[in-house]
Amino acid sequence: MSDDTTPASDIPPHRYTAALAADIEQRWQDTWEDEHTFWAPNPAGPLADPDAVAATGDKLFVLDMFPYPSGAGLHVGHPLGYIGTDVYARYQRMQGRNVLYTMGFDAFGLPAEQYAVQTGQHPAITTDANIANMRRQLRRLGLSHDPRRSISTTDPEYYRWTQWIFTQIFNAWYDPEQRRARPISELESAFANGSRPTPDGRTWGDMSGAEQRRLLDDYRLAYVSEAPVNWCPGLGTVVANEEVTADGRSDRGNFPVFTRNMRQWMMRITAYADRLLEDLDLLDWSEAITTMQRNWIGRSEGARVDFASPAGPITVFTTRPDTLFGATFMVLAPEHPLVEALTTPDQADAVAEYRRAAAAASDLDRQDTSRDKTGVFTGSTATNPVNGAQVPVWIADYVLMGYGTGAIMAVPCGDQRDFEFARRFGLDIPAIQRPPDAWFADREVAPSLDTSTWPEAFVGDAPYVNSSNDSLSLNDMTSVRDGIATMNSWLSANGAGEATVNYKLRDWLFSRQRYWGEPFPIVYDSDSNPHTLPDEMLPVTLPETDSFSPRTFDPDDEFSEPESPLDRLSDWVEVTLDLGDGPRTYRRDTNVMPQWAGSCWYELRYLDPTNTDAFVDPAVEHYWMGPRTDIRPDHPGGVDLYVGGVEHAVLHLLYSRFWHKVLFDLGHVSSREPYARLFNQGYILANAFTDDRGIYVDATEVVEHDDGSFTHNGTRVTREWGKMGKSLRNAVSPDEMYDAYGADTLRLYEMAMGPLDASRPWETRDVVGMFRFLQRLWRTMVDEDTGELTVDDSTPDDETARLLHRTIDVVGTEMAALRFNTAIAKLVELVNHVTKSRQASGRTPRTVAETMVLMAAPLVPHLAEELWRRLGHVTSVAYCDFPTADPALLVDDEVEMPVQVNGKVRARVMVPADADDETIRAIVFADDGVQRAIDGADPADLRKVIVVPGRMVNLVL
RNA sequence: GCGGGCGUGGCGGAACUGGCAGACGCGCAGGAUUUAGGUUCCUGUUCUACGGAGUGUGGGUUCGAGUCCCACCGCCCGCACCA
Repeated sequence: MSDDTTPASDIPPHRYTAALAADIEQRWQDTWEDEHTFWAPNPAGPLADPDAVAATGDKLFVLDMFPYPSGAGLHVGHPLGYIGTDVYARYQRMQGRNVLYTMGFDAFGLPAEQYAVQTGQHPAITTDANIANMRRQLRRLGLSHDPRRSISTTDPEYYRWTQWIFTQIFNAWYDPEQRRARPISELESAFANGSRPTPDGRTWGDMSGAEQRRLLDDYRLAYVSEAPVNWCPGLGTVVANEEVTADGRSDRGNFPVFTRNMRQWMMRITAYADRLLEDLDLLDWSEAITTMQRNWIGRSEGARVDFASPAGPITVFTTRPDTLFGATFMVLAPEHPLVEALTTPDQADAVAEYRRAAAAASDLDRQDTSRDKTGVFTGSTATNPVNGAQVPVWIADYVLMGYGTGAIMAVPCGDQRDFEFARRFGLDIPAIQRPPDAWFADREVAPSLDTSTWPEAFVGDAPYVNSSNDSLSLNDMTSVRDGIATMNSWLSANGAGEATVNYKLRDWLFSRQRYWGEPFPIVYDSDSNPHTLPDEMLPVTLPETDSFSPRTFDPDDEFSEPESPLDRLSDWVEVTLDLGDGPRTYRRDTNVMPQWAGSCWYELRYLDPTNTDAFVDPAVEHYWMGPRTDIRPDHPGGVDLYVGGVEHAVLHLLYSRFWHKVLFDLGHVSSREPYARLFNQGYILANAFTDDRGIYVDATEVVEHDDGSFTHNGTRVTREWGKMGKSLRNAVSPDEMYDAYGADTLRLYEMAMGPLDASRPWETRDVVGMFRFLQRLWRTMVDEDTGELTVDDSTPDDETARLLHRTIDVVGTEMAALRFNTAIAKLVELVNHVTKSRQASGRTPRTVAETMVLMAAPLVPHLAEELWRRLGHVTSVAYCDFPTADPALLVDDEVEMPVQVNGKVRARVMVPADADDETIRAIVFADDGVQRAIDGADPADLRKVIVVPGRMVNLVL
């Protein structure tokens, strides 16, 4: 690392050094704060300044993903996206736009609590300290945030509204006819006035109050249910499906997760599955993220079919009801509730043993698709509804309880998994489709309906065979689509099933048995009915306590019971309230919300952070986030640019979209989607080094040798590669960079090292390149010895003027497209040119100097402000117009054209920019170099002459 | 297995709709300043048996391919017995 702390007498006193940078940067940061430079005016509400709004152009809402304030502080990888959004926000302000740009903290949740437990400090204290440290580090970076809008999810003034939104969701139901959420009171009225029948047909008035309550509760978008949930003893809490990794462990802490039935809060996100899926088409998001959301929602069309059995109907979900005639057995998941009733005495031992083995096997083992199919016969049969056939019912672990109904009809000729299972256990495989000859040819088998010759199941369009009963025939139909449609209508006509849509997405488990989260705005009456608290009783503040640690268990103790820290606070739990029928005793809900709750709507609070009457003023929301139908007719509204990592592809982005849609349905926001455009930034990676024990050593202490080997304290270490962070001991803190070079250099380096969406390796030794560039830029207008300004009012020479305007043209385009790396490259070229061209006179034309400062301002705002001030301006550079290129200077009078001979460049000629084909040919053939390259051949003898005006000429011999 | 992305100097990376491959930066080499080191500045820097060759490999389309098409190899990401 460069070391500028050495007091060297030969460094000119006014050189742009780290010390000077620190002075400039901190001065301007103070000025911005004192002068409210980055306050963005609102059209209404507490931050209203309508005149200022009217004075600006288009609005623009630029958002970074909500950070968690880590106790470890920032490393240089964290601010990559923040710098990108800051440069963009600053560029757009210089285009005259009213830019909303701020930063808050997602401070509730497990990591904050775990950190508190480790340090023994109350999470409120550590969280505040962490936020303060992060604010300091971010401020030092010079981000142009509106400080008034910074919020933390842990502020009671913030989570008051998180709780309020919960009450909105609780007091709403989803109307499938209108495809939207509606207040639960409207459902109650509909039941009461008979316009909507109750499920069991009784009139509303005939139901007891408790029954009415329970019925309504069944419709709420937030509801309590006794259902299988993911219990994580190691964390002492339940977690959501989205927080469980593919190998059945917790996303946080990597503890085993067990499926258990428990009473928990759920959010009915499944009601929104179709809209969450459809509206992805309206979003300017990467294909990768929308695909992940589509996969997670996992919509598939098919049918539910009932098979009668001794234990009652077994319902299966199938995407291929057309193959029902080929269903020769059934398979249930080992955990299926009907297994016990279906198992005959002589199969009891085998079934019990299989279920025990399946339960013991890890999810990872069960997901290994390469192993052979296993399973056990229950001893019972079920009735295939299309032909009355008695089909054996098996259990096997290739059927998952968590998908569909946990039971399948097996069609061995048409499904590869069922095919393998049937082969393994010697079950019948009747053909119900006649595969095309080509299918057999590809598999080098003679066409036959005898499936014993088939190497695998057939999937696709082909004529049906053996597929008829008295009232239905699919035989001779040739398309699966027709087959499905015909079968579906037969199924519903005969009461055997119906067409349906299945989703992989399931309702969102919303409660956590932890301390550090938003308390539920819910109390229970003496009959254990939940009641939401009225608005005036919010927030329900998190009670003070020293025992904030959750009760955790042996991570493998599946049968432990969750115990929320709030359960212990009986003074808080028991409460006397008047909820409209006189003071009564209630019990508070002792769960807290998951970390995702606070980040589900924070972007809305940024809009109107101090509003005490509403979570956001509707006019303010409409201004910043309303649909931009001027851009496209079906624009969904939302944040104009949202920048963050891919790790939130399903969790945060799905939950947040869901809440936003509920708020939209209930009329609280005008935007259908929270984030119109999403940009995924890459990560900063760094070398990490392990010793021969495999332990990571401090990367800053590792020495590289000429032969490419690395040592740490003299012993050889191995180079690895990974995300920058504490665990790999390869983190570089921004503070180190501020000390060595200053914030502007750090900003510039991070933007210059590659495209924003690419992950790239951090190289501390490369940072100096951008530092030198800023020194050169400084030197083009400040004398290093005297500090005096070295600009004059001369006119730039033609070459400089043209380069200047070409640079303006490209830099503007690149910044607008978030391609800061190429914008920087162009600026470097310009500064290098100016550095050379001014050496003779020692002066830089003022117009050139000012234009360079304006172009650099979004990237290196402190240095730009300083130079702008020294150039004699008294207002901030932040709201100056970004330079525009003079079109006349973008076209040259003469251009150099390469002349290729057979595709290889052999010569170059200068031609007038507007020369036509004939002129160019004449110039080309008159050129000595060309003559030599074509060996004096007669132009008329050439096979071909291709002239692309302004580009190149190709001569084909 | 399915889906998506990516392979360019010693390194990070440029190259718009097919049209001068290697912009810009690091590193390296030489030079200037300096007692010296460091800093800063200047010049050069894809390889080369100096004919040429060259964007993971092999083929194709084209006057012309890093860019388009086909096959393969390698790496990364997501999903994964989803019925």
